[in-house]
This record gives sequence, structure tokens and C-alpha cells, in this order.
Amino acid sequence: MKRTKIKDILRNDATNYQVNVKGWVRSFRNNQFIALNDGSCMGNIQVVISLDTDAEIVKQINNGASVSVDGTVIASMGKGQKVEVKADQITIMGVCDPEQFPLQLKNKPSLEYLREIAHLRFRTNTFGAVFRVRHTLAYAVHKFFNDRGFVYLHTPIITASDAEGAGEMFRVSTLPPDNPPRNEDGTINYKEDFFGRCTNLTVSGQLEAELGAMAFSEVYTFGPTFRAENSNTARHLAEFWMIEPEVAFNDITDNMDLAEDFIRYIIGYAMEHNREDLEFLAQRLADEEKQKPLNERSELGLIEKLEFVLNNKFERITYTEAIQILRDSPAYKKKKFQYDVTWGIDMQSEHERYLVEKHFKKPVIVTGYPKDIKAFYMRMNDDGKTVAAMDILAPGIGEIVGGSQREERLDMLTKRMEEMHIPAEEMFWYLDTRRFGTVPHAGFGLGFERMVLFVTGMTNIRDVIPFPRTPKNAEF
RNA sequence: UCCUCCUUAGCUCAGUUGGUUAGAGCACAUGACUGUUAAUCAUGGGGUCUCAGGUUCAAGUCCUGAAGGGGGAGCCA
Repeated sequence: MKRTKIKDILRNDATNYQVNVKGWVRSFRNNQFIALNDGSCMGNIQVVISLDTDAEIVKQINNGASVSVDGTVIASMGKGQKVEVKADQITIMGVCDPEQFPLQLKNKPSLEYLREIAHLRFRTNTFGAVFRVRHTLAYAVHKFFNDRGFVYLHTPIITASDAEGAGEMFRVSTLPPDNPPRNEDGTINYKEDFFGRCTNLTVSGQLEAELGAMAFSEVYTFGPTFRAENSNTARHLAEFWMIEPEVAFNDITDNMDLAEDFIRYIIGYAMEHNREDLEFLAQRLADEEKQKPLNERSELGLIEKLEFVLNNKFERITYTEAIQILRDSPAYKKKKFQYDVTWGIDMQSEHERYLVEKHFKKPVIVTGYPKDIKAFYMRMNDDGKTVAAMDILAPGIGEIVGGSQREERLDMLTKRMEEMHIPAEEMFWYLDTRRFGTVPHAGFGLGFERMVLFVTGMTNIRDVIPFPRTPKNAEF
């Protein structure tokens, strides 16, 4: 018989039909009742086995074992579930030695412990929910852009440009690490390397996406990104997924509108399609918050927070206004900030958190940053001091989006590159877009895992990517 | 990378001022029960107190160092 997904049995009330279900045992009670889960949804189906089931088989129905059950869906005779499967035949597909199985669900294993057994943690309610939501968000990303006529552009994973300046990169090389060929001055001779030059894993697909936007008008990338920074925080990964739309003819305001629509859309899509998972995660978060002192708890539950974001426009302020708000704040006057606030500073997390979590209590888009703290490709404003950058700051996460209108004027761009010591010769292909039919354009980068954090209410980025890569950690 | 805290049974955690044989719940094993809902009940096994040094008559407990992890910061998405 063809397998029926547990989700499909649970979501309709029909009874008295034959099914085959397959899955993993979550709980076995009273030598009779199996809570079976196949990952298709949060819920388990209760399988009832007959009292005369072979004792050898009963013995093998342990937590974690995989079983296949032929039976009849009936209205449940017990409380706690509407329907259940009365088993005619049960076979053990894979035994699971309870003495060795490291995942014992009844022990309330901590997130930190589960991270050490990341290969098994999908079998928990929490991670089941997180990764179903992650999937839905990823699907919604593609759907959003596809529905709006964007071209999904696969930008390279391996790049030779060392001019992006976005932090430390992972080198890609086939040279023998213990004895690489060297130039006369002792430096490594990359001419003998696989690509004939020094290459790295990408830190951003933006520059290439801009090339695509100069032909398709609107493109986006969604792929892995690598940063070799020694960042040990709950918000950083060495390997993460980034979404980078790039749109010709858009200015900074269009860019903000796009980012806001996009974020709202994918949240709404997850709310619609993963309601059960999100409700479980909301409850999990609420339970976790009960452990915290009152003043550290969030005012809104997870669902309420997401609904709030869906129903309220983001606050839009300029950098200059942000600085003014901070300087006028009671926190500043009482000298609560560790770092001083003056125009020109790169805002510290304490400043960003104050704006988002205390002052506005919602996502905030900050525009018009001083040119000196932003990248070379951002468009110079008429004041000559600020650039058309935008960061979106989210409560609890910090910077979730970083974007800008790009400098489309060749003379301005080359001037900025000179000032910031970016080698223009190596970037001829980038500058060519400004030479041959340049147009105003804008785009942004959104850290996918940070988005998943925001939607699931999880607090450590290592718990929203299946197999996290962080400094000193590349297990699995 | 910096600051700070933590590391005791398979998991989650107690462990008093340094003092006899280091405890609990869950998990696990054996048995009982059989419409259970993290099933329940009884019995039982299970410890290099993270590691390496040191102080002391005596160290899970105090000191030094290392490793791993958490929280915060920086860098950023």
C-alpha cells in the first residue's frame, strides 16, 4: 500500500479507511500506543497496536525506531486526538537501541546539547518546526521574486575579486599547503594555482548581481556566503545564506519599499503555511521567557510580534535623525551608553538596540549614513557627506538588511574607489556597467538566517541552519 | 579577538563553612499493569565530579593553567 503522510491523516476528519504510515517512534505508552512522527507536520499520529502483537516486535518499538504500519484510520477511543490508526500489521524498519540513542526526548535536552548531535536534532519538535519554517521562508523568497518578474541569478561561489573589502575571506586553492610554489621574493606564486590567480569563496554576490540588473532590470541572488571572520556570537556564521535583490531604475526609496514588501511577504507566507509550527515555537519562546526576570521579557509573543510587523509600516529615519534621537534620549542624558554618540560614529549595538527596542519598538530603516563608514559603491548624496545607504534594524536581531542605491556615475565611483584604495584595474568589469549605458539602481542584502531567527523566535543563529559552520566548528 | 559566567550519572540539575560510602528527577534494564497522552507502579544497574598541576591531615568544594560551552562586545548579514 502507498504511504500516507501523517499530515494528510491529521488534517482531515475522515475515518474508516485503510492506510500505510511510516515514521519514527516518538513515544510508546502502555505497550500499546505509539506516537509516530514522519516530519510532515508538528503532530504525531497515535498508532494503536493489538494486545497480541508478537512480543519480539513490541520489544523493538523504542523511541527513535522506524516503523511501517498498515491499518485503519478510526475515530480515537481515547482523549487527546481525534483520529488514530488501528494497526493490522506493524513492521520494524530500523531498530533503535535505547541504550545508545543519544536523543531522549523526555529529558528536555538543551539546545546546546542538541547542537552537539545536530545530525539527530531534526527529530525534535523544536527543530522540526524551525526547519519546516526555514523551508517555507526559502520557498517564499523565490515565490516573491518570481511573481514580480525577477530573474534568479546564480552568482559565483568562487571569486577572484579581492576588492570587495567585506572582511576576511576563505582562500580556494589546489596548491600544496606545505610547499607552495613561490615567487623570487618569497610570496606564493598563484599563477601556478588552479585558476592561475588567487581565489576565494564569495563574501557577497552583489557586484555580479549589479551586472545582471544592467540587462534584466531586476535580478536576485540567493546562495551561500562565506566570511572567515573570527566572530563568536549568536548572530554570526562563517557560512550563511544571503538574498541580494538588485533593481535597475530603483532609487533608495524604491529600495526601502521593496525590502519592506519582501520582508512582510515572506513573514505572511510563513504565517499562512506554517501556523502550527509557529504556534509551537511561540509557546516554546513563552516558556523560555518565563525563566527570565520580568524586565527582560519581550512585550509581545512571537505570533503577536509577527502580526505587528505585518500590520505596521517600518519606521524610516535618517542617520542624522537617529543620532539626534539618541542624544536627546534619557539613556544618553543619564550616561547609560558605554559609547558616546556624535555625528559620524558607526552606531554601536547598544545604540541600535535603543532605537529599535526602546524608542520605536518596531523595525527601523536608517538611511543617509556618513560616507566614511560605508562601502565605496554607495551613491553619494548631494550634501557630499552622506551616502544613500539603508540598514534595516530588527528587534532582537540587529541589522537584518544592509543595502543602498548604487553609485551609477562613473566619475564619482572612480573617485570613491581611489579614496578607498580599491584597485580599479581589477574591477574593469564592474566599471564597465557605468561606462556602457549606466542607470540608477539599488539593491540590498538580507541575511537569511537572521530572518529565520526573527520568524521562529530562536535566539542563536546556530539553531536555524542545519549544520552550522563557526570558528572551530565544522562537524557533520 | 576581548570581557564574563559555566562544566557533577546517558540528559536536566542539587551538592551547606573544605570533612565519613557524592544525590534527585528523567532516561536505561527487569517485572507488573493494559485506552495510554512526557503512561503509571515496583526493583535494579549506572560517576576519572571536563583535563593538568597546586594548597591542605583532608578538595566536587580553595588556587593556577588548559579545553569545551553559554551570555555580552567588536566585525557584519
